[in-house]
Amino acid sequence: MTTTSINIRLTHKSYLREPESTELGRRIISESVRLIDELGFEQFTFKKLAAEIGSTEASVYRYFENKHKLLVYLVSWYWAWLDYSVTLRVQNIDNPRERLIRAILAITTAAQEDDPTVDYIDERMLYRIVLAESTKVYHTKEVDSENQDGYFMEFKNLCDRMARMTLAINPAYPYPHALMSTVLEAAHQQMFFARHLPSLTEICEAQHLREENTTFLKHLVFSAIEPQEANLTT
Amino acid sequence: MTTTSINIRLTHKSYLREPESTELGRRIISESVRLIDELGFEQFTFKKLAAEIGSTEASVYRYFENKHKLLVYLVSWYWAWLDYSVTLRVQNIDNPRERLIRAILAITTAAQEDDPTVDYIDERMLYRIVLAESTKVYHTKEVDSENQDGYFMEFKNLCDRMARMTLAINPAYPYPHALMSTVLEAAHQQMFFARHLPSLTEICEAQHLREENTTFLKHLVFSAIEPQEANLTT
DNA sequence: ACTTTTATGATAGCTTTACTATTACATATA
DNA sequence: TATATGTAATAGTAAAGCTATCATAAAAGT
Repeated sequence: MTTTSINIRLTHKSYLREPESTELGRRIISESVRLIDELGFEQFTFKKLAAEIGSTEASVYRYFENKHKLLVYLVSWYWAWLDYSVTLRVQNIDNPRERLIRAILAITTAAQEDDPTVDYIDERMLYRIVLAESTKVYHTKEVDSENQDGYFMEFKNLCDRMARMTLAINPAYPYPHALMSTVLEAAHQQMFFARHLPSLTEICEAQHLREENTTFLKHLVFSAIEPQEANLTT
Repeated sequence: MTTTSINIRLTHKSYLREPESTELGRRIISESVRLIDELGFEQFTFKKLAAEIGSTEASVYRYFENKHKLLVYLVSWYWAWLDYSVTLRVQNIDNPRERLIRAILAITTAAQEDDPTVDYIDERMLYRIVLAESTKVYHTKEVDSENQDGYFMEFKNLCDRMARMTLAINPAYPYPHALMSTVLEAAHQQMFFARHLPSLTEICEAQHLREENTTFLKHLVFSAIEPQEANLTT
């Protein structure tokens, strides 16, 4: 049996002990994804998590200092994984417009693929967590010191990769990073709005949810960076 | 002495007792704005607030069920106030492009004006709270029931007002609400990124922060809705 | 003027969350 | 065999997040 073992590596240490390296660590990750998706981050506690995996609160604390750092780990893992997915989908493609189109498609659909990258992480559940909880990782009073510790590198890397793709199309566009941080956040927001606050968007749960989101974002990006030839069917 | 008494009215009841109607209620509002700005929402508690205003925890609980509902109140007040500011700035303007330009300018600069709309709310502090904490009001497990209770009406109203302005320019644009919810969120995100995660944006604290943000957003909006004639100096 | 309602304050208490210190146990190594 | 070393279980503590009760003062109704 040949399984391609892909290892998503994080550049920072939001954990105390590496969770991938032990059985308990992996169960902490997979069960916390399940529990946060089920309860929401506010109702999620290490006590409930420990009960779920048949371990103790103290043991969980050996892997993560607190639940905020666990969320940082999960969200960072997602961005690193998405960055990897984007890289895969654009490799061997030379046309800069085609590259950017594929990258946007990766962002809106990567989490819907059937076979998981690592067996103990359910990417669809993690995607739902990112939709609902990811902005909480940087909306804290500790944002500056956590930024210094490299906690947001994975998101910045992806943003920068996308920004460089836009510059390959139009080197004169003055706001590539601003555009791409906006698009990355909007890709998630619109999905969340479609589900919970539908009057904030035309993207609709009932019909072609992800396709509509992709079309909206592609149009937004391409009309911003190449105003002359933008159209809705690119 | 003639003071124009403007009353920002909320359409929902996130409070138990109306805070504007009593001295203690107004002190709860003004001091919670100060404290949340100082400590961040996570570190903010009703006990600390009560100590600050020389009252008791139990008294604060008579006005708001919990700190989350207080945040809903503050953020809703901000959106209602911004909606009002936008309305003021576009009144008597007939040209649809000029109207949208003024609306975007209102969103990026309204909180910087010197004279406050109501004397017990510091709009600049409240603006900083909205930058850092506003998405927490809807990123909860209770989002659907709170939506039913009308907790997000103020944001939806503003989003819809802006969407109608875009339709006045281009009735064929298919995503007016999606575009405007994206822009409203981006206007705040970019300011937050400029301060805390500067590698995610070209908008820079050092120089013409708000002007750059306005330019970025205007270009984004106008190139999306009128692709042919978009340019960076509109 | 007198009663009743309403608003606030003071005190106490309760449950849960978030986290830590200590000890026990198992395994690996010298 | 002795001794590190990693891992888990027990038992706590402090603070957060509420609630209940009673006293008192001001406001409102009759």
